Amino acid sequence: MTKQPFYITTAISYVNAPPHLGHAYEVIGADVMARFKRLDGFDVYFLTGTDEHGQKVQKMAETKGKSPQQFADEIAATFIDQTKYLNISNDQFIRTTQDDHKKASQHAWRELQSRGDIYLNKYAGWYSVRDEAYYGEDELSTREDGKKICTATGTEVEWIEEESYFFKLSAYEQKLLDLYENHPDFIQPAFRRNEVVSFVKQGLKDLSISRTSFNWGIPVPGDEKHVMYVWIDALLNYISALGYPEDKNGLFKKYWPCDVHLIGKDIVRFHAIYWPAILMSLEIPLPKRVFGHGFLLTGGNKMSKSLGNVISPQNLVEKFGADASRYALMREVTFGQDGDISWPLMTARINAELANNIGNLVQRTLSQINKNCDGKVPQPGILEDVDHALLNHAGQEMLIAVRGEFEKLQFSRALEEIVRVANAANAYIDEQAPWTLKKTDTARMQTVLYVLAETIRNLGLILQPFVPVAAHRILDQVAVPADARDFVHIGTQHALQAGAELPKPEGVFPRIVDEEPAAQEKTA
RNA sequence: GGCGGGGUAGCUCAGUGGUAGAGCAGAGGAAUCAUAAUCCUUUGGUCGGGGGUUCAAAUCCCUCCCUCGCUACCA
Repeated sequence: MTKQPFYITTAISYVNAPPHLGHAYEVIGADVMARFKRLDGFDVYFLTGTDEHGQKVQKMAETKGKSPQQFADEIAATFIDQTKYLNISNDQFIRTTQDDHKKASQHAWRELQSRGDIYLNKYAGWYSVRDEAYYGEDELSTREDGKKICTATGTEVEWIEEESYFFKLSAYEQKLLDLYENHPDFIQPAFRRNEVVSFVKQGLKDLSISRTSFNWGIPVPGDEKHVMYVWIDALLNYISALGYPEDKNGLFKKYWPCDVHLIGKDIVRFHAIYWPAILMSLEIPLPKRVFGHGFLLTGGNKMSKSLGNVISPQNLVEKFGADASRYALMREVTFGQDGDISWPLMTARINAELANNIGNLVQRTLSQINKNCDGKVPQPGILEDVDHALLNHAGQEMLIAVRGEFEKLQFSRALEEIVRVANAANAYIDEQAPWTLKKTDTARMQTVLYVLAETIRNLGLILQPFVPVAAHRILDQVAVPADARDFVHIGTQHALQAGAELPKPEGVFPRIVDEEPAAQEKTA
């Protein structure tokens, strides 16, 4: 039986600055999803990468006295590095300065042109030289001296007309509305969909898709004083990475259309309007889903350098390690909504759930097996109702519940289901009190410890997407072979064999102990 | 301004007509296998304000207040 393909992407990160926690959050979310799907029997392709063209990068490079490519190389390296220390399982890391991507983009451009969807015209508007940006009338005000200024930045604006190629976005208005109508799940969460629909209903203007005021970009084929607007170039990464247009390796045929574009809420419009319109023009099937996640906040504020409340991905991993960092971010925030993050909140969550609940469950169970069962998987007797109840909960019940949450990308809910099982197991161990049975009924003690070991095996399996390293250590400790670790092995059909040798147990989720409480208050 | 979300226990949130819920935090107790971890019990809310419909409203209607998002060419 061939596996069903599953293609997931993150947004490609803009290389004007190294990764911040928002980048980490997004790529972790995508990684958790990718790992889950792989373990659940899908043939997964997971893409992330960097977006390297555009005026901002050119400008940043100039201020650093570097060539744009050199600058992009340096920043891209920090994003690639991030995939390592966060333990991200991406299948490819695309960079938009790659040759094949440039060629693919130019090919797409010609295709759009051949369908009559690109035309040359002038882009005109109020431009601030200082801000290097156009502003709409509503963003402007008039100064005492009569000059027009941008209200937000206070800089003077002048009327500028610039030659530009346009994409006939307006032609796709109705098709897009039909898309949202016929595929209500195309944009998620649902409230984002409503925003997009109302935006499109206001009417779409054609999109200016080339620039002449700078040159760090992909040259427009046949008119090289223009470079492609960076978003056109950027969006095309999702297909160029798969080998569009030649598709030499067959990736495009196999994995397109994309199952999930995971992106930030700030770029929903590009992915839910421009991107499908471009694909419609190219006559390429549309992605199945665009999911816009929320932002991480601290104390209700955006993280910013000026507020001094920035938590960097490196800081996070240094303090908690990759596993616990991934857990904290996925658990603490409802995916799709903004969420509050802080050192104390994350520490509390990690200690309460990973260390105290799950970690301690594993430790207390395995150390009893180690001491009282000769270090082997104990031999169960006849199972009682309570035993079946726990095993069912930790088996199919949990898998079905967790899978349901993953379908909705509700990672924090999925973890809630998992923690619930560990909770039930802790209640079970207290109620059954194997340490008492040791003196009164060793056969029953063995049964109880067996049921717990089985529960731990299931927990280890289901935790793999979130905390890959620790989950593997848990599975090692209950001697689960490497080829018995995907989700078909969850449940009683693949239960542990009594008598199997177990290694000496070691803690997998250490408690976070703050040596400097003062450091907490700083960000609390 | 327009459109759309929210406002429920200290915190994060669930709950769309029928006696207010969960997790965490707080309090008390039990246990001692375990990472001083665990388990049980429990305090706590006039469900943003006001008005209305109804036998009955967090839940429906009106109104007001507060808050957040979207309202195109930086990405």
